[in-house]
Amino acid sequence: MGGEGSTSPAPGGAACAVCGGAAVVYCVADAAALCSPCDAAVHAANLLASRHERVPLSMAAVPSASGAYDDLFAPDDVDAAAPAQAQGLGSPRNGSSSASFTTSGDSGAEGSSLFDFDLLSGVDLAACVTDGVAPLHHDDAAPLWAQPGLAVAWATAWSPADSAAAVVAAAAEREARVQRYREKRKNRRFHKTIRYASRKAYAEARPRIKGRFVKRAAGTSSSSSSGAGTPDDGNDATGAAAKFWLSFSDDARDGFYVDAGAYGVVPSFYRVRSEQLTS
DNA sequence: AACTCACTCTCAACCACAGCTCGAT
DNA sequence: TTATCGAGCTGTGGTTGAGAGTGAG
Repeated sequence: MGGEGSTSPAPGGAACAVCGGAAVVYCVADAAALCSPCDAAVHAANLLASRHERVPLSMAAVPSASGAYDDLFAPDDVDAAAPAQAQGLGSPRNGSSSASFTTSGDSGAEGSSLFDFDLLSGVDLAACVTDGVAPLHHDDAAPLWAQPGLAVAWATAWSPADSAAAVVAAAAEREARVQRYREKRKNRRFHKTIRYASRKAYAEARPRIKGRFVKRAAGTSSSSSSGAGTPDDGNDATGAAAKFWLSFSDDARDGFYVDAGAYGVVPSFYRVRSEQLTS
């Protein structure tokens, strides 16, 4: 969705995707800029279309110009199914009615989480273009940002100058957050890291039954009383408890059988290593 | 188209205990 | 300030079962 920026509203003069006139709003779901009449016409087609989230064009242009939009909707961030939408299932020109447009869906989920378009629901979009930055007033009521349910930060000490600065600062902060996120994702490591080799060695050498660790035998002849080999476990389980394969490498040739009764003794190479360290 | 069944795949939980951490003395 | 002690916590791997996903009928 606008990942290539082809449909991103250009600051100060985007063309309406329908009539080619001066666009005033940007429909996120349609990935298209629209003029006021076309916006009304397209989004009045049905209930679904009417719920499309739209943002004042100049407001959407701020993050777009900063590159934050490109980060939020970068091609590598969208699902495999998204490219069809990202390429624009069609502007209203393609003959399909607005009913064929889908909401942002999967590809827009991430964007929605980062940019809460719900805050703009019910905005008189036609009145949002007066200053090119943000809507000054909603009819004759208090400033939009001061209305209940909107962010407190917006509601306090609002002024056009402050608003513009706040938008720019927010865009920069967002871009920084996205950058940190992408860096962290790039450095993500999925392979397991062993912090304590000794614990690994002990875990590998520890007797198990059905994959679970079992208490080591108190004595060489009491392995069955420790729960490591109940009569119901069958011969294989008892055998596994009585004798288990001890291997310290992936190569089975390096392994050797150890009597479970003797388990608990530090492997010989460990003793040797320990003696080397202490001497 | 909707539903059921069989099969495959993924992943968290389980277990014992050596070794580490940290506060108390 | 340093050393010692003890309680509590952490991390380790193989197996299993639950749940999700998928394709055929």
